[in-house]
Amino acid sequence: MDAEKREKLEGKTRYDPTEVEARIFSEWMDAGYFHPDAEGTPEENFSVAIPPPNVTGALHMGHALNGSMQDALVRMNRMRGRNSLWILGTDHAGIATQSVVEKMLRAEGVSRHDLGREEFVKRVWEWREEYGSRIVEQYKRLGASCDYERERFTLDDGYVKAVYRVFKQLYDKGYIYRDNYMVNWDPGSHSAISDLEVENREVEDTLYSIDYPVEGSEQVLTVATVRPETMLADTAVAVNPDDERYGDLIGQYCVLSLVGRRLPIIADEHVDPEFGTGALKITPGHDPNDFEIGRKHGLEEIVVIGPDGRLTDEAGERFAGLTAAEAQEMVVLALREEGVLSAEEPYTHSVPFSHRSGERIEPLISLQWFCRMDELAAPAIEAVENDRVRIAPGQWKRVYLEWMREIRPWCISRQLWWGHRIPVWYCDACEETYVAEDPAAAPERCGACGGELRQEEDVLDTWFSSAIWPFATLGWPEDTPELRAFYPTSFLTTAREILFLWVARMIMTGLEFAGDVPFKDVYVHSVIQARDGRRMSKSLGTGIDPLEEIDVHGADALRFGLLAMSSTQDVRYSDAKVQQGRDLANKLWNAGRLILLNCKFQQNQPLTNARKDQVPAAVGGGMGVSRDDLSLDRVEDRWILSRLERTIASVSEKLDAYDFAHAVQEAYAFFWSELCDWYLEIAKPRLYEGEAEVSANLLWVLERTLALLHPLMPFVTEEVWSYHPSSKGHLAVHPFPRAEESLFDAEAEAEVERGIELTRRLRTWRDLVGVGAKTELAGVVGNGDEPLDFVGRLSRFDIRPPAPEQGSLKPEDILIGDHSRSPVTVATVGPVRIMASLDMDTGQVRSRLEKRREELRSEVVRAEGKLANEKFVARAPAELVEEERTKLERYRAELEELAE
RNA sequence: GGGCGCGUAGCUCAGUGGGAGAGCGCUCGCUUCACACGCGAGAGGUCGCUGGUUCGAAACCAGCCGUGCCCACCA
Repeated sequence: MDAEKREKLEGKTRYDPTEVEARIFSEWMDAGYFHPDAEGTPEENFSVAIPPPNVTGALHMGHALNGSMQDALVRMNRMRGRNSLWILGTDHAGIATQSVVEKMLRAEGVSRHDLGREEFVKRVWEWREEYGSRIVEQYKRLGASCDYERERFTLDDGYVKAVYRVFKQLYDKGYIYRDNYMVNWDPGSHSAISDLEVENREVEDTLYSIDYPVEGSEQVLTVATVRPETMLADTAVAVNPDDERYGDLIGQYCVLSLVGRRLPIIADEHVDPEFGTGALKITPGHDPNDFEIGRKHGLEEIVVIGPDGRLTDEAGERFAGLTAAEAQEMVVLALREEGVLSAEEPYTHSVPFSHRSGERIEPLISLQWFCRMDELAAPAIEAVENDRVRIAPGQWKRVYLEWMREIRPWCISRQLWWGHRIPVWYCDACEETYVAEDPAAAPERCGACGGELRQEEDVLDTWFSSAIWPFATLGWPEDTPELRAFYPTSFLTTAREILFLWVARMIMTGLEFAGDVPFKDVYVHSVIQARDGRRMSKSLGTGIDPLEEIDVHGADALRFGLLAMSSTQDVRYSDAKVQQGRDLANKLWNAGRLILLNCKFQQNQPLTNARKDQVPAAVGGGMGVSRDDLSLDRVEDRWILSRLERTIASVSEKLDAYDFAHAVQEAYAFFWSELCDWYLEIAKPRLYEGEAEVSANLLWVLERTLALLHPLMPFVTEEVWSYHPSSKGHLAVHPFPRAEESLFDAEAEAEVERGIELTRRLRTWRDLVGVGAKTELAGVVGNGDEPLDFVGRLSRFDIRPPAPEQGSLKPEDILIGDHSRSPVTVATVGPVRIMASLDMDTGQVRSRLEKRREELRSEVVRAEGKLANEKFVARAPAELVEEERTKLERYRAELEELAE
């Protein structure tokens, strides 16, 4: 290590992520590690498509968690030498982006209609140029190793081409069609939205009961409704066919007050006789159920509420022009006057709201484009049933399948300007319709009559383009090298709320257009809730900004924290876990300093080069510590090497199984407790003496630990690695460790663990009798019972066998140190007899001994009870019974020793 | 209405048939030559409740209570 580096390492006792992260990230970028060549096959390669964030978006905790998981896997596989691609891009996010720009324009006092479509779309593009890459920059702060050189956007030329192709093919197959149908109309965004963009909220409304007089009789039919204003569009009243109360009325008519329309009384099993009066007013124009019933019975579809949310002329001049809410008031007033309002009661029920604008959905019949899903769904169901696409955790597989089996047509048109304008042209003269399959080949004049063509005004649902993300980003429909090398992708992590909206549709389009499933594994990650358990949401003010967390604690800390939190599907944000990550980064830095500033390996001994063949060409053949350089003479060395290799095996296994939470916790426990708390403390004297063997071992352990942790905490591990003598290139492309099973050593593990346990007990004893660590106490062991030599040092006990010259004496007779005027054993801890010392508080000693005796007595009682149970002895496994007997003997023996 | 989770230490969470764990917080002691974002020690839990299965249950089964989410066309 050169002097400058040494000085840096010596001087900084605290790891400072802000100083390190930007520098390291640009080193990775400059080296081009994240931009793989399009070579090899999808089976050999590793690829992931990022769930494309909205261009309007800012990085939130969901992105940060999702990104931490994807990056961990991409980095691990890249280090394993696989050609790894993390596909990056952004989504044009139709409604969201259009709203943002419209809001901006409104501040200038301009509406989009003032500008006109073309100019407005131009303004959106300008907005996107200026602000659209913000979230991509934020992914860099997280350390995400995406291919930033291949960044895609759903409105890129190539992408638009893919969208046209898909539309055309689905149209030609007859899956895409245009129809007058009931849609979820969002008065906020003035557009239809799909079922999946609707959320139901509990709302308290008033349930009105209205009497409809039956024609030619004194009888009335009472119906209940929360939306009396829609009665203006009623075209029937329905009762259950089996409802005896109304059997004779079926086929008759009642009269709609206010309008005077005759309404047929029809029978439909949808009507629940138990609810209200058992009679249901049917409004096919403004209620999805009524719409279905209306179509079934061939009822007239009257529309009284327009796309602007106001009553239309159809509603009659009393109501035309009013908003729905105003109309409701007027209608109620009028009904009350007529005396037909027989009841009003508060009523809580769930009501659809737009996920986009937050406004209450107005179900409307309108002319929209739809995509029939049954045919597309069938193979996508099969692919998941037979695990060609695996969905984890398992419960989501069933959720997916159930939804897919019930799938309904998808309304794909949106009344917006920002997005993929539907590639359909109409000829008004001869009513021909044209569909373009390529933006470059848009028709100009009608082929039949030569007339002017008019392009469809609507754009496609944003999710229509997201649905083809994994292959459209790789250049489909062209047969590109990227497509050949990276499709299908390897896996996908996603939030559960877009399982249907996005994941299911990708599987369907992948099978239909790209000839294969889009990914082999889907992992549905946790939802991170706010600290208090509420949802993280901007409107509630419960969001926590990942970038602020990165500013304060560093990206590695946030990544560690999020992964550690993610053990279950719903999890509260835990500052403590992020701090744990920050502390871990600091500890890595400092353990690195201890090892790297003190090891003498290089000076003393030439390195072998056995590892050279594992090092990818990009790194250059590195000289490093190899397996052959390790020293296995000492049991503590065999112990830490064994523990390291087992940790490597277990952590990699967990990462491969997407069990990030347990992977990070296990890596943490190994590094902090076993390596730092024990091994480094045990090894320090040898390290300070400059012993070559321990230096080689430590360099090996450090290298492999850093590499193992790199996918989880890329920055700090890369930084520490840069000081490692074996470091010839970046850790980002260093071989990921594979467990070296020849180093597993169960015996060494057991022996050292016994030593650790004994050390702990001695320390506890010392603490409890009030002797500080500065005072060395004396312990005597019988010949052959000597514990491992670190036990005495780390517990500050002078442990020795009875001196030979005092062979005839009992241990009690040995004089120890200056502190002992009273050479007697005061306690036995394992094999160690602790000698009395004046530093000991005799009262404490006595109470400590009594406490121990108490523990032992209760253990003896427990074990005796168990062994007295004949059924236990007879039916429990023999080794368990034997173990219980051994314990009992041990407890009894110790109790004997401690007897007063 | 249907489905899926969750309920373990003060807090956030591990633990899925054989003596209750981690991190944080708390108490005590340490400026021990990597780290006070540190080191050592400790206190703290009838594992939601009630039954059942078992020699043995935090774990498996049933019911209940509490809590969160998803899906669903009862006005």
